[in-house]
Amino acid sequence: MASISERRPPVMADVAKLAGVSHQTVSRVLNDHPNVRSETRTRVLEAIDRLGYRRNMVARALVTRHSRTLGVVSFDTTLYGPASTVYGIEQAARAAGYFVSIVSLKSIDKPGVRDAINYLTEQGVDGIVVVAPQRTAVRALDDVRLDRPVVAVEGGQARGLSVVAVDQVAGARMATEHLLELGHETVWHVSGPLDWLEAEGRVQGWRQALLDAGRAVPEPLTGDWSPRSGYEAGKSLAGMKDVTAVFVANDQMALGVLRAFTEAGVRVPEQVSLVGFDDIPESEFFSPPLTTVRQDFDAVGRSSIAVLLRQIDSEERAEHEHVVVPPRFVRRASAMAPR
Amino acid sequence: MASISERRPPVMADVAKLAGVSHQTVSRVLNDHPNVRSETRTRVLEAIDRLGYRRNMVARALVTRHSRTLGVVSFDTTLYGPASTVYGIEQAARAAGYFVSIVSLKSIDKPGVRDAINYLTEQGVDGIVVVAPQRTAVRALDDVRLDRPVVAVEGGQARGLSVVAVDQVAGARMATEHLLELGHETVWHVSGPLDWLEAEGRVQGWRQALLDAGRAVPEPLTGDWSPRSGYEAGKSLAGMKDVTAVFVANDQMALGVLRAFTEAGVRVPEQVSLVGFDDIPESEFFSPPLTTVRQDFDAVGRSSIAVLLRQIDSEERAEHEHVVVPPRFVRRASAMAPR
DNA sequence: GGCAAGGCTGTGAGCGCTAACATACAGTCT
DNA sequence: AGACTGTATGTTAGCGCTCACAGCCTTGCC
Repeated sequence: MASISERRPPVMADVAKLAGVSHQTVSRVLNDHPNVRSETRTRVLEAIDRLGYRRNMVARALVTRHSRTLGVVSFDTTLYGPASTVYGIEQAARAAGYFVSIVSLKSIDKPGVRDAINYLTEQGVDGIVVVAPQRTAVRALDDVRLDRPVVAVEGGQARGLSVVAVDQVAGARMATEHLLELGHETVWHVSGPLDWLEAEGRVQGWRQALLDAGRAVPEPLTGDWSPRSGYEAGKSLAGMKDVTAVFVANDQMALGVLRAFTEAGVRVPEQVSLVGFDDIPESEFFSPPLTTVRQDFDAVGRSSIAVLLRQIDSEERAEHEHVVVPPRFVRRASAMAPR
Repeated sequence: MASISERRPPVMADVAKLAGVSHQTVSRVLNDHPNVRSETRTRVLEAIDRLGYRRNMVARALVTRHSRTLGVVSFDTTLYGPASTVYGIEQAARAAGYFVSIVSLKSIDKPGVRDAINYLTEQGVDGIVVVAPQRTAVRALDDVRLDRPVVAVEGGQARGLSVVAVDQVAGARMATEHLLELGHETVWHVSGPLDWLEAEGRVQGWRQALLDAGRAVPEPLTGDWSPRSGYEAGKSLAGMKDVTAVFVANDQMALGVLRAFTEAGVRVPEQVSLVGFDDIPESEFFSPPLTTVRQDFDAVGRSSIAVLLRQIDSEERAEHEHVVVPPRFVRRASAMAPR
């Protein structure tokens, strides 16, 4: 009666005994090995079902040396961008039969990134995606020993690593050029925190578009992505008389700017045109609906997993890949020709 | 020279040899066992450092039978609520020395939930948090064999499971009563999808507040949490003459309602007062800033991990706990007394 | 009839770690 | 001095699985 009080979950040997085969045959059934008689197979399957057997993936991982789990290191997954990216990564990974272990850092500093990667490595993940939007995060990767494939998302050129990123420069260009084409003399800019590569890319695209058109380049204002920081920037902007067009580095800040303008009695788009970045679900319902630049986070997630898996599957360190995901301009009602 | 071409990562035995001790002593050092001479300890530590040794947690998990990893099953982590909850869970878990493996479902159906839990179980997680905001998700838990501790977040009463949830009813009450106190005759409601427990709770709180005050209970409109669905509801509402106050079940829909009102020339709050739910970062910068009910997702995350760990640590199935997190009313400018 | 070829199944070893026990040596007590 | 404590170490046996190989049976072919 010992076996009854034993509440230990069944193992392969238990299934084998019940089915009257060896544990190895059970293993073969589980792994879809071809050389198993179909009668044997059903017998084993029945035994598995009867016992409620579940394979111990930990033991399996120990011998196969891979866990079919991918690690993700990210930063503040409360923000729309990171959250969407991580979601895209997770979906793509699962579609490929992988699971995802996530470490979401509060702030991106070297020790944080190092610890996260070390932890994931210890856990035996087969590869790691680092969502590294900040310069610091990229540099942190230099100091970490990377035993296994790593791809950086939004990471910029990092020490010969594979990188998947949205073309921020092109997106900012689109936004700025749209405003210029509408007839604005120049375009002001509210940027994100400058240690973010995305912020930098957008500043760069904005500046280039202005320079290419031979326009004056106003001093950009700097925010921190939050609506509040956009609001502060908007208050400054509202006080200036020659501002007719503003490109804001993300939609949340654009909302803040919008609010500040509304409070100051500046009408958008009649007096000032506004273009954002990201296309968050809310943007379409701002007043006025926000013209913006959409980032395809799904595509970013899919690409990063594709690159990572390619790297995992090729024994020898594969070529480092560089995937650029194009942004898409979304025209709505917050930008129009100046009066 | 074989050892040079051997690119196999070092194992405990390698460290042991280099330090001139047994692998067991290395293990003791790694596990902070007290009975190790400090001289020996430093020798081992040095060897670890020199070899770049990293403990294989998979092997460790195989023998200790726990992985220090927690599973999280969630639904569309792109939404602010789930994203924030998962973030809170992840932070709390890591603070407790646990890591988090996430499965983010596209849609919550029984097979999805079952597979997710089975997968996580196979992976050897020590416990699972299910963010189960939908009725379906809760019922799915009934059909799944649960070998290990599970806590449901936002889950309602589920088959003697531990549950952590924000008090939706109380929150909706606050919102409705505020509107009533301002002098509105009654309050209309735009609800979330009714198979969501949160939506149901908010309907219930709203209705109770109305009933308690002896007011008419208008037929609620139903949305799907998205700004667009709020916009549609808002268009209907804008066409009705006796609407002076609306409680919208989340802030995103409230934005849609706001947009519809603006388009229809209905002024908020002068003609119609609006109260939302969630307090997303954007709400403060809507025009007008949105009066809403704040959910403390951090607290939800912390509580669920606390409950889960308590369950894991107590050998015998512990009492099922029921934690209720109170919401907080946030008064801003979208609600005022009727003219 | 003999023998190779192939399908199906079983046996043994070992992945890298920890738990339990065994051992060695110090110091303490009677 | 001998027995006894306690500390510091080593030895052995698995955890549950897969891999490599060995074995047996069938089948086909000369």
